[in-house]
Amino acid sequence: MFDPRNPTPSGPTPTGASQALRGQVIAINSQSIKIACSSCNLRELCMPMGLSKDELDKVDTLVDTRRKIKKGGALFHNGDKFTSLYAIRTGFFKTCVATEDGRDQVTGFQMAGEVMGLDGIVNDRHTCDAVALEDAEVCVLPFDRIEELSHDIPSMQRHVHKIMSREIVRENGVMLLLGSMRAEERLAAFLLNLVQRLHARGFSQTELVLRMTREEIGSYLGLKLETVSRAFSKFAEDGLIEVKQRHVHILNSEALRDLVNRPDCD
Amino acid sequence: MFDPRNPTPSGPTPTGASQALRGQVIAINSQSIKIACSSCNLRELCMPMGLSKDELDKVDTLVDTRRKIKKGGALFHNGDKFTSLYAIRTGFFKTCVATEDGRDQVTGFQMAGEVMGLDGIVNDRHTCDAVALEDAEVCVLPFDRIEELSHDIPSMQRHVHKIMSREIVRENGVMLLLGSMRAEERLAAFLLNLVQRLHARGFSQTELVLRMTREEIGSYLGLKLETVSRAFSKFAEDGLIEVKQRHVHILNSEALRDLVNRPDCD
DNA sequence: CGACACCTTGAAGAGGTTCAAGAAATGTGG
DNA sequence: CCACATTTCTTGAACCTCTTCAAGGTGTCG
Repeated sequence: MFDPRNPTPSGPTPTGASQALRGQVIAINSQSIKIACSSCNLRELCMPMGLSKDELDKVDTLVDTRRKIKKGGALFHNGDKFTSLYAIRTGFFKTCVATEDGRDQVTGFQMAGEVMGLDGIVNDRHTCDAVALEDAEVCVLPFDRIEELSHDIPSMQRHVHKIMSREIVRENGVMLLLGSMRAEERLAAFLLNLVQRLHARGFSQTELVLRMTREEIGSYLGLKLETVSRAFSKFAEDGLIEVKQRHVHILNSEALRDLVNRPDCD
Repeated sequence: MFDPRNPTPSGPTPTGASQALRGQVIAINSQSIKIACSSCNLRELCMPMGLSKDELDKVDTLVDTRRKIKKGGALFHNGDKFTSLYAIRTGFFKTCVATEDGRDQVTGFQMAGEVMGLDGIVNDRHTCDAVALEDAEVCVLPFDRIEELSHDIPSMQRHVHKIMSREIVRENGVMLLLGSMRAEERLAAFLLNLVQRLHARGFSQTELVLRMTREEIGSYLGLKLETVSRAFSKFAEDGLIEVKQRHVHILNSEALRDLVNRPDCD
């Protein structure tokens, strides 16, 4: 009933817009060969579009290293010197910030094609931890190289601005969620967001495998793990989803959407 | 006891680092003359530092218009076409996002020297409203001009990146607040943040005048206005602050800090 | 001066947390 | 491959914080 391999490309049926992503999957995953950005299957997510041949060649010099992170390992920690941004090739991350007294807050979950490390630019130090929730690989993008390329390629400059702006807008959305939604609305919004992003990467619109614990979901949503668990059970009871541990099958995404937008009606 | 004019430059005694800001105040406020960025008293907040004479001249071409916004008026709305960033010269703003069903969430309060509009870059449309909480004036920074200048002046490029990164880090902090703090901790953190930013602009470390309603504070902090009011009363009762409507006098900022960092102790 | 917006405070109620126990999955070492 | 330890998840019951509803007070502006 559930496919446990998501979000590897062998997961639920790729659909729609991202058919193009499928072709090269096997070649890329089979080895840790150097893949040029220009031929990377994630380039639509990381890179600006409509580059000339010349510009593509320049962009291909951007990534000179990859880094593999084991499940549970950190890509960077709060306080680490900032040198690079990181584009996720495979795997799944969380980012979290902490108070002095030890409480911490998951600020986001990142998947393939997304960029991490933007927090480090302002003070040359990272202000959050980035932790792999499954074995992962990232492209290391030295930030001074990014700035050089931004200088040479206008669409690259624009692209960098857009990535940062997108993160600001995303965080605005999380603030809205944390500041004004009930527990079940939050979870519904979270599931819809996850499945939408997975769908954009060629996965099912209705099935997903969570890579994080209830506690991590709770931290992200400003709830306790028990509350998250109860909300899952409630959704299942109401026939909106099927849940079995981390495997979620969305049966009625329309109802989930209604929950987010019209909280009063039950 | 309270000085109601804060945060105009005639408010509580300017101190410390920002003595330099005082000199030109009168000349600038007296008229709506064109002031070059290079001689603006807020340049340390908006502009990169260490520019050459040549670069300063270029930067001075960036701002070709100013805009005055009346109290209650909007600088831009959700859905508006994005063209420019805005640097606040005088006044005080809030930014807010809304759900489809009409609930809204204040995502930030902005004061002189801070930049608004970054949300619009990613989709060429603004995704929030920016509303003046008092009569205000902003410098209009056309974004294509910013990108040109970023191309010509490396430290400008870096500066733009830092401003966006700072906003991302700020929002991370708000997520931490919304996701893991109690009502009183949130209000304490809010007050400390406000007073710290005002202090950086030459105002008192202990006195401030709120420009927003309890409801707006509540929206920002994910609380109802009654809860905010009660928390103010509690602080006053405990001798941490004096409150009279929007005038706040901080009596024991150490205790406020402790509240934020060690929530259990009362 | 009167209308309106804003703020305070009380009392009742709801939603989420906390504490606790047990079940289900996962990982480890023999 | 199985037994055992550990982590993760679920569920119940009591509790607590914040919200909701309501009323009255204070300040502001035309």
